[in-house]
Amino acid sequence: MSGALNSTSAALLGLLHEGPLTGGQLVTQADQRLGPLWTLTRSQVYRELPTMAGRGYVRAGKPGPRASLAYTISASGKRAFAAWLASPLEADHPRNPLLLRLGFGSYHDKADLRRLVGEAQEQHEVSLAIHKETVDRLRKTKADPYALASAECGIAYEKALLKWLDTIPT
Amino acid sequence: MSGALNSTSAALLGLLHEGPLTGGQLVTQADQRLGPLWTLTRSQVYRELPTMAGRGYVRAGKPGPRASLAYTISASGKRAFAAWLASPLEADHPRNPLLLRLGFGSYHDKADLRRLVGEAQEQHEVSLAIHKETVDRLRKTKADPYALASAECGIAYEKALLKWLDTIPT
DNA sequence: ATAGCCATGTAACCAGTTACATGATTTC
DNA sequence: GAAATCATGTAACTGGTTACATGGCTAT
Repeated sequence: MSGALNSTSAALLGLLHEGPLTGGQLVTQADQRLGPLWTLTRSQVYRELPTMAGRGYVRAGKPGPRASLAYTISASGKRAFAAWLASPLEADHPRNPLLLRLGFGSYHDKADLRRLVGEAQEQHEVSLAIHKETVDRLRKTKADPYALASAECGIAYEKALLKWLDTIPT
Repeated sequence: MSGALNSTSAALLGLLHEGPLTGGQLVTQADQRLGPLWTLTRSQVYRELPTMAGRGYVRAGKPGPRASLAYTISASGKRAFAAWLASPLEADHPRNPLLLRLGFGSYHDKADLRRLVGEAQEQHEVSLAIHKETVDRLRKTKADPYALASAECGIAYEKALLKWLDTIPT
């Protein structure tokens, strides 16, 4: 049974390797550990958990405070996660709203276009700052080198984008 | 009536500014004009068209070859598109499969990790080549400077990513 | 004229988002 | 101990993907 894991399930199983967690805790962990690199909403988490339980990848414990269940990863869950790690990398499909708008650049009037570029600059400056903070924090904590590398990817991406933004003809 | 346009509809209305097109032609045009910057599937197109017709943004002509309809943009469609152009830029949410996997870097064994990075390098080399071709073609055609800028963004992105990939600890 | 192929359109499914209900917890 | 707040979980909806049916075109 069991086709390959989807990314959401894989992320959750990864997080559960360090111990049982409830849905809410998973949301929090995902936000912190995977953060701006891979978003994951509350609803996705709560939808995946029962599904994964059905497949035997996780096992729910006794209900806690507000009907919350702590899920524990099973041996087959660990195997599924390992298989996902070893499976080929999915393609990266950048889908950038700015580029869609820019594709219709000739329909913009100059003022709109400048505003558009300005908005993008602001957005990416903010993201850049966030990634820089993350890198600083991780450097100090001597944390996982891969988390650090991911944050550095964020920086590289934002810097490249900002540099490119300056070249757009207005 | 009419809440704001979603990105798909906006893209289609933009393309229809140059004349009536059928669903199939829209798919082709979107692929070429918006291409790797903003993907758009056949099914999305065919789902949006009747919806937009219902809102009066487009009008269907007489059925052609295989039940195909050519859609024409209406005045209110043009207004909706202009409003979209002037509306604030959506946030960019990069969602990179490589980063998700890398987030669990410590669970990979070294060999898997090298393979992963290698796959990513290949993928991004390919994308880079495609964007370079696009830029060359657009330069020669003296085409729309914004299409050119978009393709250049693709190059900047891919280059930044490749450079970063080289820094990942293996 | 017919067989195979490919473009077109459809439908069912899965992933992601938004908005809501409920019940602990905190604070005054 | 009552009111407000916030975390948790749920449900409905929108957007994106995959897989399929059908009918026109092409080549032999």
